[in-house]
Amino acid sequence: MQDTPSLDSVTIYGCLNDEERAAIAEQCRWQKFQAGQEIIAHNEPSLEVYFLVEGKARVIIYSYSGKPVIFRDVRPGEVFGEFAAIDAGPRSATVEATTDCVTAALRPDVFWETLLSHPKVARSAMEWLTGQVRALTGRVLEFSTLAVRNRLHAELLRLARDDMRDDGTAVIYPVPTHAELASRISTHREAVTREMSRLTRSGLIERKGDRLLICDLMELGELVEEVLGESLLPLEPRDGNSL
Amino acid sequence: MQDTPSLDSVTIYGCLNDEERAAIAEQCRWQKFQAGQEIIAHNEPSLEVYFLVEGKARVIIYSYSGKPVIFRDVRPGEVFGEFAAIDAGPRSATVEATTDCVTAALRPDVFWETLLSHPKVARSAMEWLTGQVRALTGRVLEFSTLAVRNRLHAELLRLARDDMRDDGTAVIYPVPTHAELASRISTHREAVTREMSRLTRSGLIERKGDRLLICDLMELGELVEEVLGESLLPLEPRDGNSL
DNA sequence: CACGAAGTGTGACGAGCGTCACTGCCCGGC
DNA sequence: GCCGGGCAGTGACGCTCGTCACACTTCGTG
Repeated sequence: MQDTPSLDSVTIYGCLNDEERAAIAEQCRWQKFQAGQEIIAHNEPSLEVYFLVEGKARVIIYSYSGKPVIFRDVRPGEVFGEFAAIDAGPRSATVEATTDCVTAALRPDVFWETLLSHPKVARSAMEWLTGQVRALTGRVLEFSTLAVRNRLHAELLRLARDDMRDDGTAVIYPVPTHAELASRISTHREAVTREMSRLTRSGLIERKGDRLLICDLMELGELVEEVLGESLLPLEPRDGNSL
Repeated sequence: MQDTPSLDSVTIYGCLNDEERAAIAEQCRWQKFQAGQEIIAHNEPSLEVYFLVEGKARVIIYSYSGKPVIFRDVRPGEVFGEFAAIDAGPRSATVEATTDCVTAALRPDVFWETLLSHPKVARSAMEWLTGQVRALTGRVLEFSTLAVRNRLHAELLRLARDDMRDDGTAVIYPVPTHAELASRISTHREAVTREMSRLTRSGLIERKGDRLLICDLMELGELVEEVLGESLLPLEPRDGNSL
C-alpha cells in the first residue's frame, strides 16, 4: 500500500518495460497477509489473479476429513489464482500465507487485456501453465507407480534440486516437518519418520541441526528411477541410454 | 491427405473463419493412424502440435514395469501434444490411436503465430490448458483422499456425465474393460471387478449387454462426496450448504 | 466346430501401510 | 524453574489392496 510496491519481480511480466509494469501495478489491489492467513479460499467465487511480491505462500486443499493436500509452494514473483481468472470457475484450491506476505490482486479483465495485447506475456503465461500441467502429470504418475517410500525419495530430490553441490550432495534448508512432507506425498507422518530413519541408517541422508544433508543424490535418484523409469534429476544426462 | 481434410471441428480454432482455418489446414502434416498405433512417443524430442480430426486417441504413460497409466482420452476436435509445442520440452506422455484416426500436425512456430495473432485463439488455448490443470488437480486430490473403491465411483460418475438422464440414471457406452478402468484410477483389474460386483449386488449399477446402466447417480455421487467433500456431478447444486 | 485370445469373476494369502497409542525431545512462555 | 505444545520416533495391530491362481464366458477365426 505504501512504500512503492512494484511488480518487477513478477516473472510473467518480465518482458514488459518498467512503465507498463507500473501501469499494471497501479491497477492492483495490494494487500498484506500474516503468516497463516488465508489469501484465497477453496471454491470461493472471486476471480482476481494474484501476484506474490513478498513472502511465501502455499496452495493446498483440505479434504472433508481435514487432511491437508499440499499442491505447490508459491514463491515471490509467481502468479497464483490464475485459473479462476482465466476460466471464471471456482477457486480450485485454498492459498495460505506461510510467512508474512505482500500480494497484488488484479481484476480478470485487466489481466486478460495485458495478456492479449502483449504476445510475450501471453507466451510466458502459457509456458507457465504448461509447466503446471507437466508437474501435475508427474505427480499423478508418481502416485500411480511409486510406493510411499519411493515417493518420499522423489520429494527429497525435488527439495534438494535447488541446492545441489557438485560433489553429489545437497542441503535442504529449511527442513519441512515430517507432517508436511507426508501431506505433499499423500501419506502420514509416521511413514515419513520411518523412511527417514531408514535412509539415515543407510547413510543416504544426515540431519545436521536445522538442515538436512543429502549425502548421495545419485543413489537416491536411482532408487526412484529404477521404479519410475525416468530421472528426476535435472542435470546429469547420465551416460548412454536415454530413450 | 486426399478428400479435403478440414480443421472445422478443432475447438480452439472455433473462432476463426473458414478461410483462416483452411490456411492453417494447408500447413498441417496430415496423417492417418490405425487403431493401436503410436502417434507420439513419450519423451521423444518432436515439437509439433496435433489436432485429432477423426477417431479416438488416448494419452498414456507406461511405467518402467509396463503398467499403463491412462491420462485422458482425446476426442475429435481436441488438440494434443501441445505441451512440447508450447515449452519445447520432451513429450510428457505417449499418445496412441484407440480407433483409426486422422490427425493434423502443425509446426510449433506456425502454431504460435496463430496463437499470438488471434487473441481469441490464445484465449481458447489458455482456457483449455486451465481445464487440464483443473482436471489433474482433481485427480491428485482423488488419489490423496479416496480409497480404491471410491475412486472407481468417481470414475464411473465421470464416464456417466455425458449421458445423464433426468431420472437420475445414465448409460455408459461403450463400457471400458475392467483393466482399462483400473489403469485410469491406478489400481488392478481385480479390484475393479470386485467393486463392480458389489455395486451390482447393491443395485446401483446394472450390466445390460454391451452397456452399463447407472441406476442412481445421486447415490453413487454421495458415496464419493461424503469422503471428498466436493461434488463431482456437474448439475444439481444440491440444497443449501455449498462450499 | 474347435481352438485360442481377451475379458470376467472369485478365492486365498500376505505385505504394505494407515491407525492408534505412547514416549521423549526441544523450545518458548509464564 | 515448571509447564505445555509441537514435533519426532517407535511398537503393535489389522484392514486394504496388490498378487497369484484358476475357472468360466464370449468372441472371432481358421
